[in-house]
Amino acid sequence: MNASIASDGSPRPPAPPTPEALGAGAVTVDPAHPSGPAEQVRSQLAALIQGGVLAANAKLPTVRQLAGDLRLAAGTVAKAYRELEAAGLVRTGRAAGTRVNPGQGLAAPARAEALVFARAARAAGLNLEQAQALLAVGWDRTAS
Amino acid sequence: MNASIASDGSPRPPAPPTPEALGAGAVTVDPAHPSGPAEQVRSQLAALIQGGVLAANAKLPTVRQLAGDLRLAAGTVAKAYRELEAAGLVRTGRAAGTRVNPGQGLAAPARAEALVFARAARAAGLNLEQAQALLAVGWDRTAS
DNA sequence: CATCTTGTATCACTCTATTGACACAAGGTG
DNA sequence: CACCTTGTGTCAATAGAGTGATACAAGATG
Repeated sequence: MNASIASDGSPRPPAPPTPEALGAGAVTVDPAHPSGPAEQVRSQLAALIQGGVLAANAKLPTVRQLAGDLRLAAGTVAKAYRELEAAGLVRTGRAAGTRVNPGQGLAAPARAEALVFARAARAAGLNLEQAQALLAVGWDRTAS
Repeated sequence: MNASIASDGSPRPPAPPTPEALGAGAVTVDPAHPSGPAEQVRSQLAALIQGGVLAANAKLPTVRQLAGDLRLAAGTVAKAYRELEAAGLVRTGRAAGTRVNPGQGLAAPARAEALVFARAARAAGLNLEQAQALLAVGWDRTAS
C-alpha cells in the first residue's frame, strides 16, 4: 500500500501500541509456556522496547490495568516492571506510572537484519521457536 | 585455518559433540535462568538437533549420565528427553538409550541466515537475549 | 538363557512462583 | 492543601517443578 510508504520510499513502521493495546494482545501470557507469567511479561515488554516498538517516554499501562487485562495478580506485573526498571529499560513513579527510558531501542541495522532473518525463517516454514533455536546455535558458532 | 576449509572452499562444520561432550559444556544449566532445568536441557538439545549439530542417529548420553554431569535429578533429564521424543526429535529405547531421529535438522539456507544474523547482532554489540528479542519483534512484524 | 543397560514410574519432601486482598507511601493534579 | 493515582510491600495459601532414592520393566548383548 502506498499509504504505508514514506515519501523517501522506506516503509512506515506501524504506530506504537497504546497502553491499552499492550494488555489487549500486544503482550500475551500463555499458561503452558515454560517461563512463568512474570517472565513472559518482562521479556515481551523488553522486546518491544529494544525493538523500537515502544518509543522513548512511552507510557506503560498501570500495574493493576495490565494485571486485569492479562488476568494476572498485580504483584506479578509489578515484578516484571521492577525487573525492567532494574535493567534500565523503564522508570517507574508513584502516580506518574511507568515510562520507557530514552535510548533503549537497539541499533537499527541489527533490527533490520532481524527482519531479514525472520522473513527467511518464515519462508523456510519454520516457527518462532525453531528460528530461535537456530539463532542460539548460530550464536555459539560465532563466538570466536 | 586451511585445515577447516573443505576442498570446495566452504568452511567445515565443527565435529558433532559426543555424548560426553553434551554434559561437559555443550549443554549447560543456569539456576538463575527464568526457565527451569528441564526446559533448559530440552531447548538446548532441540537447538543442537534442529541446527544440525547433532546428526541423525547420534546417541545422547544416558539420563543418569547427563543428570550427573549437569548436577540434576535423573527425573529432570528424563523429562527433557520425554519432551524431545514427544516432539519427534529423538527416539528412546530401554538399553538402547536415546538417539536423534533422522531428518530433524532444519533447512540449511535458514541456518545460514541465522549465522548471518548472529554475526550482525554480535557486530552491533548485542547479547543473545537482545538478539532473540529483536527476532521476536521481527517475527510479529512479518506475520502478514 | 543370564546378565547388563537404561528409560520409566513412584514417593515424600523441598523450594519457588503466583495468587488475591489489603495497606502504605510516594507523587501528581487542581 | 485535599484528593486522587499508582507503585511497593506484606500475608497465608496454593500450585507446580525439581529432588534423591528406589524399584520396575523393556531391550540389548554375549
